[in-house]
Amino acid sequence: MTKLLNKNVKELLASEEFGQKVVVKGWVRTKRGNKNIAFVALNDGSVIHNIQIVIETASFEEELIRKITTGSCLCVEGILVASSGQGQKVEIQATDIIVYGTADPDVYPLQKKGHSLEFLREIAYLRPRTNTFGAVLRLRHAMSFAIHQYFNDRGFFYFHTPLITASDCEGAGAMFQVTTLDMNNLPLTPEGKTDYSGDFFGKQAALTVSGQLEGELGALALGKIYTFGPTFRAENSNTPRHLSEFWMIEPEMAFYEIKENMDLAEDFLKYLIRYALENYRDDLDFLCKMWDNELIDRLQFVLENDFVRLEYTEGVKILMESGQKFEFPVSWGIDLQSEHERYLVEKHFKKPVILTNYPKDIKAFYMKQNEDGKTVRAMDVLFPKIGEIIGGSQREEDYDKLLSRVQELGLSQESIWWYLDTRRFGTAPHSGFGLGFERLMLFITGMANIRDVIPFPRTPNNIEY
RNA sequence: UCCUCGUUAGCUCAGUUGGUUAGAGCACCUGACUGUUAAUCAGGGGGUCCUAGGUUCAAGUCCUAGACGAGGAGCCA
Repeated sequence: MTKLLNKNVKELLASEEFGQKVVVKGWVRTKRGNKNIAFVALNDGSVIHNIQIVIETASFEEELIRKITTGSCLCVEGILVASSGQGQKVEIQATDIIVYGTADPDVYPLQKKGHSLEFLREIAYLRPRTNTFGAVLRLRHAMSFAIHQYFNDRGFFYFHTPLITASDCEGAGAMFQVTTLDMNNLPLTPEGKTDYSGDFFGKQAALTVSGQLEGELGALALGKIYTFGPTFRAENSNTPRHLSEFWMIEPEMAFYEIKENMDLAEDFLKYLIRYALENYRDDLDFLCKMWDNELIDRLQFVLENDFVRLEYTEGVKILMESGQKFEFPVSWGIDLQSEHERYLVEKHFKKPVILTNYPKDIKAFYMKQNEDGKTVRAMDVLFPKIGEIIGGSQREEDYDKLLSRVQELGLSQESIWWYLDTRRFGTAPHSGFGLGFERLMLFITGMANIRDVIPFPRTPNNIEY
C-alpha cells in the first residue's frame, strides 16, 4: 500500500518532501490554463495561501475538468513537486481528482475578483471562503486562544457568568427580554401590566448586558478571574462599532488597585498584539496589503510605546487649551465625545491613552469614589482609530459608600441585594475591566466595520444568517 | 434614533441642460494559446435603471413617499 501524506495546505506548502505522494482537499479559488494543462489554486482554510494543482488535461476526463470551477470542492491525489513556475515553491502534480461538490458558475456568488465588503455581508453564509474573511476568522481564533493563554499563564480562572439574568439589573443599555409567555395573549396583573409570575423564571428575565457584577463575586472567592462570553444590547445603534450580540472579556481581580488594573490592561493588549504579529503574520500582511496599508506599522507602534496615563482633569485642560474647534465644547464634568478622545489620542499624544479619575456623575455606580468627593477611579483605554477599547475601574468595596451611591441614583436595591452583600461579607479592594472582543478585532485586523470581524453579525434588522 | 450620501448587468461603476435602441471594466459562456500567477487574446449572452405614486410631448435623469445600504453623531464595548 502506497504511503499517502495526508496534510493540509499549510503543511504541504512548508513541506520539502518532493516526490512524495500526497492527498489534499479544498475549495477552488481559480482555474486557468489551456487545452493541455490547467492550474488550479486550491485553498482549504488552513492558511491564506493556495496550493497550486497542476492538471495534465490529457490524463483526465474532459467532463471532470469542466466541473472544476471557482468554488467547487476537490479531493486531489498527486505528487508533491518543486514548482517549475515562478509564483510558488511547491505544487502538486495531480494523478487523481474527485469532485466532492460543484459550484455552478452561473449562480455561485463569489468570483475570483474583488468584492465589496458590503456585498459580502449580504452573502455572509459564504464569505468565510474569501481570503479576507479567512484571514479575519483565523485571527479571531488566534485572539480567543491567546486570551485564554494569557490569563491561564498568570493564574486567572475562567469564570462563567450567566447569559440569562433578572432583567431589572442596572447597567448599560436596553436588554433583550427572555420569555416563554404567549406574546399574543399576555397575562395581566390587576393594574394592567404584564404578569410575569407565570413566566418561565417566575419573573421578568433578559439576556445579559455584562457579566461584571457576577464576575466580581468570582474574584472575591477565586482571587483572579476572567469572563469571556457573549453579551447582548438591544440598543438601536447603527454604527461601524456596535453589535447587538458581541463578545466581551472581563477580568476581575481581588486586591488590585487602579494602578495595577491599568498595568494589566496595557500588558494584556500588548501580549495580544505581539501574539498576532508573531503567529499570524501572513494573515496580517494580507489584510495590510488589501485593506489597511498602515496596519502593521500601527500594531508595531502600539506594541513599542508606553500608553499615556492621564487624569480626566488633565485631559480636559489639554482640550480646553488646544485651540481646537470642537462641535461639543469642553468643560470639566462633561462626558468626553469621540472627537475629544480622538484629539487626545491621534493629535496630541499620538499614542494610546489611559484616561483615569472621571467625574463620578458620568460613570457607573460601582466605581470606587476618590477622596476628593468628585471623581471615581475609572479608567478608559483609548486607541487610535477605534476609540475606547477598554473600560474599567477599581470597584467601590465600602458597603456604606456603595449603598449611598445606589440610593443617590435611585437604583433598585432589591435586584442587586446579592451584589451589595459582597461588601458586607469579607469585602476586599478589587478592580477589573471589560474589553469588547470585536473592538479588539477591529484594531488587530484593520477592518473598518465591526460587522466584518464576526462571522454572523447581529445588528438592528439583520438576522438572516 | 438624528444628519448626510447612495441604490443602473452576477460584481464594481459611468450615464452631460430630461430627448432615439442604457454603456464600460471584471465575471460568465464559446473559441485560440505547451507552465499559468486575480493568465492573455477574439467573439457572445446578460437590464423590473430599488419600490409606489406624480410632473412632462418625453424620466435612469425632476418631485413626493417608502424600502434597503454606507458614512458621521448619540448610546456604549
